[in-house]
Amino acid sequence: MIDLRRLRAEQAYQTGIESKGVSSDVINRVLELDEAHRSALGAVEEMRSEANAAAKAVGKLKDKDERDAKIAENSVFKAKLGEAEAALATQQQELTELALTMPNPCHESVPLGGEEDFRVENTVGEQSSAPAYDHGAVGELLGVVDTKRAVRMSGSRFAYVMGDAVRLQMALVQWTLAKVAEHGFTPVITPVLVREEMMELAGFFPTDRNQVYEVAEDELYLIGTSEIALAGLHREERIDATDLPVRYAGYSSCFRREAGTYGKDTSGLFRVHQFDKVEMFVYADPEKSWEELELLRQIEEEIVGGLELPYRVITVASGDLGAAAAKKYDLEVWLPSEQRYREVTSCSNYTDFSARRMNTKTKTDGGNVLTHTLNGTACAIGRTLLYIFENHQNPDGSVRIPTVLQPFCPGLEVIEPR
RNA sequence: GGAGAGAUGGCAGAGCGGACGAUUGCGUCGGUCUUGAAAACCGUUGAACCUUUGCGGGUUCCGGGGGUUCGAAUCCCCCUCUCUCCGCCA
Repeated sequence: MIDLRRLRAEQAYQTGIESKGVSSDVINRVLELDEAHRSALGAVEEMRSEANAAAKAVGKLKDKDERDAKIAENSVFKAKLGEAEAALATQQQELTELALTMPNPCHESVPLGGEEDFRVENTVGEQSSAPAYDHGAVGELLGVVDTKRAVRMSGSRFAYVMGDAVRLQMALVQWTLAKVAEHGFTPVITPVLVREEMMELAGFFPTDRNQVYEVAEDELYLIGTSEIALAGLHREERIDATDLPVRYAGYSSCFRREAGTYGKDTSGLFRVHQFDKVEMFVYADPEKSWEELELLRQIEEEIVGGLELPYRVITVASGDLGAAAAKKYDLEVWLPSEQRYREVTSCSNYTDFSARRMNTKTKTDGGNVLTHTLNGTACAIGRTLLYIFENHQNPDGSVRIPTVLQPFCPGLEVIEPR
């Protein structure tokens, strides 16, 4: 939800929304509705004030006739008030509905344009040539990823992860949690089933409803990311400014229907319905959220770089940002089999957009202000596994375990073909 | 799955048609006292929105929605949620 006061007062705020592809006509319509609503609100409040005073007066009248006369008079006025209130409610609803479609304005540093107009921030590591086995084939060769039998069990886009890959996964999780702990993140295991209300408040419903698994009988929904559960953690709360930033690292399984992706990334672990992820979530002082975004990016680079994966960082262009993000970095790892960079993690600053819906505020000396929220992937486990499978693959198909992970899986240095 | 209880300000907990934005306690903040602190005592303390240069003024909010009434925290209806007991269970 955007800030209507800022919309009417700050040109830059409007410009930031237009950069995301909203026409100025729509914005002007919002401003018109807002103007009309506020003036009607003033009128109604004045009438209420009169009605309140009149009702109080009745209580003070002792004389029965006087009392009855006053009551009759009040009921006439009350009918008029009722009409005015109904009109106001309609107007309010129209305004809110349109305002809800407005995206969070993008930050001035975001490049303008669509999907192809990202800005490359930096590139690290070598773009190696295609390996002997792509990530799907190598999983099979090593006997650590079984998608064929998973189909029989659960359908396409599911996988059995087995053997040394499980040890590798656990090592990845442990190392990632240790890494983010260095930066003050508290690990959290979140619920994976949440109420519909949380999906709405977190901004996933109604837009992404078809991407979410529903447990119909209990009206619960499987989360696609622990961001949902972490965003709701301090709902309706007031956090003291001196306690900020509050940093969480959520570890959970994530569930996505991947509707509309038929035929894309069908092999291996790249795009599956269920995967595990460590997700960073920060509640930040509004004054300092941009520093936090840089911290998230730094951590993500430390993690991907620490795993010795070649990557680049891009700033996503305005038109390709979701509704909530004011700015977003994507980390893309070189996928040798496809000879291109593909997304592994990302981080965004939602500024106050999500907090407004969640009603999460910060107590400051100057009163309560909306908290800023940010999120970023620390490690998408499945996807990271496959980048390791390709980038650390030897000519015979065996896969070297990144050095930093070896202390977390003692004795496992290479996964050999079976 | 069965039975019952409840939802009020930061927390606890009164109020059960007009003097209630709400008694009281704790907590908060300020003061007196003290070398300092504690204790004690005195005072202070909800939020959102509209309006105003400011002082201020107004509206709304007692889980949510609807209803009765001139007037609702209080009466009626619906919904949601929470807790307790029994049963089952990693």
